[in-house]
Amino acid sequence: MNTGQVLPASFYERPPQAVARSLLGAVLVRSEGGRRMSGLIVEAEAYHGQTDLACHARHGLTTRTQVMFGPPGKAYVYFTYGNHWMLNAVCEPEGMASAVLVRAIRALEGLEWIAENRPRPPSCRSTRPGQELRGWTDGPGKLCQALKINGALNGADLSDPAGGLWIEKGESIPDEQVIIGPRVGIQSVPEPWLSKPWRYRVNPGYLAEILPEEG
DNA sequence: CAGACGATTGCCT
DNA sequence: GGCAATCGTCTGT
Repeated sequence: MNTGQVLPASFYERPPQAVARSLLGAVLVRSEGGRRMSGLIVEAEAYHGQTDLACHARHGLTTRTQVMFGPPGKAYVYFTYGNHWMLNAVCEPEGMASAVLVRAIRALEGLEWIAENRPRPPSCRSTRPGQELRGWTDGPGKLCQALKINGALNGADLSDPAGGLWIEKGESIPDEQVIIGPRVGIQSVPEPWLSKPWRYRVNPGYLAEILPEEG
């Protein structure tokens, strides 16, 4: 199995904001039965500990959040809205609960396998450069469906390919191509947490430049 | 144990 | 842009 440079657990042993920024351009990889599929991480959000009222850890250690309180570099996968799985990377040393939600990827390898898991929507038929894959894996629930990520992978070691889910070093995204803003989908959370600029994404125009077009 | 709500998505007007 | 789907998690009784 050809693997690039797998990001070590120490990569995640930092504040989630730094990890979220650094994960832009990295490659999320999934393997199963000898097959491999992957995508470039283009959007991520930081959730920072028990004081962050948008973070699941705000209620302390519970059955659901125990992985978040564990060592860094593990996958925190949870189920929500009755339909969707969400993938997070646990950050900071053991005992501190923080994580980075992977919100969107740009499919790279194993496009056929990904399509088996999640058919490409009509919006993918766009002929505009950089828009060919729009709507396919551009959401936290969508990318989990696309890469077959579910509760069975909760707690998986993202620094060990043996677990079937890991992250490799990828493109380096310059600061001027990173769009920073408030997190989404947390509208009932009070200030100042509601407005914390902890959402990071790659400028779509820049993405179209660095990745070969796909038709 | 009942009730509220959610780190979303897809379909409808 | 609005809104229903759908069920696990958490809170309060």
